[in-house]
Amino acid sequence: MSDDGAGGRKPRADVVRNRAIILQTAQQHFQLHGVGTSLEAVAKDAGVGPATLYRHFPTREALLAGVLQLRSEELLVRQSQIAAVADADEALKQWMRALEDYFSTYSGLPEPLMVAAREREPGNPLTLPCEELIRTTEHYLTEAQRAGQVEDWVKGYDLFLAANSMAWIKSTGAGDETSLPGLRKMIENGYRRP
Amino acid sequence: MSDDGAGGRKPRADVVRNRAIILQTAQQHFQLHGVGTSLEAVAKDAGVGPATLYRHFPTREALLAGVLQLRSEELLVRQSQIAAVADADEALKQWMRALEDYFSTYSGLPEPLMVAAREREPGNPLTLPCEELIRTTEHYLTEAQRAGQVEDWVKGYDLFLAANSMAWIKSTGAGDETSLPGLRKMIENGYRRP
DNA sequence: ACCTGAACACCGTTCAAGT
DNA sequence: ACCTGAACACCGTTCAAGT
Repeated sequence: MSDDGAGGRKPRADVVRNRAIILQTAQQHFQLHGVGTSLEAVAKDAGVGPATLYRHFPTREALLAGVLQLRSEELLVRQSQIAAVADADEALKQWMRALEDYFSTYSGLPEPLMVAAREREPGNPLTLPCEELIRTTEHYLTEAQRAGQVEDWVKGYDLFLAANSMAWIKSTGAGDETSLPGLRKMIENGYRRP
Repeated sequence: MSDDGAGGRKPRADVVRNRAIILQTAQQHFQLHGVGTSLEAVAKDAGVGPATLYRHFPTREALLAGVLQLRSEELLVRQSQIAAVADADEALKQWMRALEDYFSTYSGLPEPLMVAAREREPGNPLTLPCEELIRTTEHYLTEAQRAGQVEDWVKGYDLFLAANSMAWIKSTGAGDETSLPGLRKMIENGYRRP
C-alpha cells in the first residue's frame, strides 16, 4: 500500500517529513493557484530542492493524487450522511452534489480527472481514485434504478461525467447562481423517470 | 470593422500579408496541438519574429478570435440548413449539435470560450463571438418554447454551457461513443416538455 | 510605421556532486 | 539512499536597433 521507499523496512525520518511538508505545501498552492501552479514554487516554499519533489512525486498527477488522498476522508463523511437518506433518488441526488463539491476543491481539477477516467491504464495515479468514484456512483444509481426512480439506460459513468462538467463550469467562472441550478435541473429531469 | 492598423487609409502590403500568414499558420497549429500551442513556434513557422505576432495579436485570445472568424462561415452554413427544418424542437436540437461541433474544432477551445462568456467585458476579444452564439441559441430556444415543446424555465445561456461542456468532455478524450449520446439524451430529456 | 532578433524572466526536468 | 542546487531546454513577453 505504501507508495514511497524501495520496499525496505524503516523509511528514513527526513523522507517522511519531506513527503509530509511537500503534500501540505502543495495543498495550499493548489488551493490558491489551482492545480496548474508552479511546482518549482511549491518546492521552494516547502524548503526542498526541485529534484526532491520529483523524486517523491514523479509527475504532477502523482502529487495531485497524494493531495487528494488527504481529502478522501471528507467524501467518506458525505457517504455516511447519505446513508441515512431513505429515498434512493434523493440519495443519488445528494451524492451527485458531493461529487460536484469534491471536483470543485481545486481550480483546474476536473481536467486531469477526466483524462484519468479515460485512460484506464494504471500509469496514471489518478485512475484509481476515479474508478472508485465511478463505482460509488454506480452503487447509488443502481439503488435508484431498482426503486424505479431512474431510467434504465442511464450509466454511472455518464453521471460521473455530468458532475465533473458541472465542476468544470464552476471552475472556469462561468455559471452564475441562476445557470448552475438550471443545468442541474436539466440533468436531473433528464435521467429521472417521469 | 477593421481591427488592424491605426485608422489610416492604406495598410501596408507586408502588414496584411503577415496577418494572413500568421492566421493561417496559427490555424494549423491550433488544429494539431490545441489552442495552448506555443506561440513562439507559430511565429517561427510563419516566418516572422515573435514581436510581430504580438503586435498583430496582443493576446492568445486575440489570435484565437482571429482564427475563429475564418471559421464563422461554416456556422452560417449550418444555420441556413437548419432554416429548412420545420419542427422547432428538431431545429434546436440540430443547432445544439452545430454548437458542439463548433466548440470541438480545436482541442482546448471550450475553456477560453467559457471564460469569455463569463466576463462580458469587451477587453476579451472572444466575448463578442460568444454573445452572438448565445443570442442565436436564444432564438432557436424561443421558437421551441413558443411551440410548447421546451420548458419555460430553460435559458439560452444554459444550453450554451451544456453544448460547451459536451465539447469539453470530447476535448479531454473522456466520453466514448456510448457515454456522449447518453449525456445528450439526459440534457434533451431534461429541457423538453413531457 | 512596422519588423527583427536578441534579451529577460519563468518554469519543468535532469544531473553531478554532496551527506 | 536521499538531498541539493546548478544546469539545460523551452516558452511568453519586451525592447533596442534596424528599414
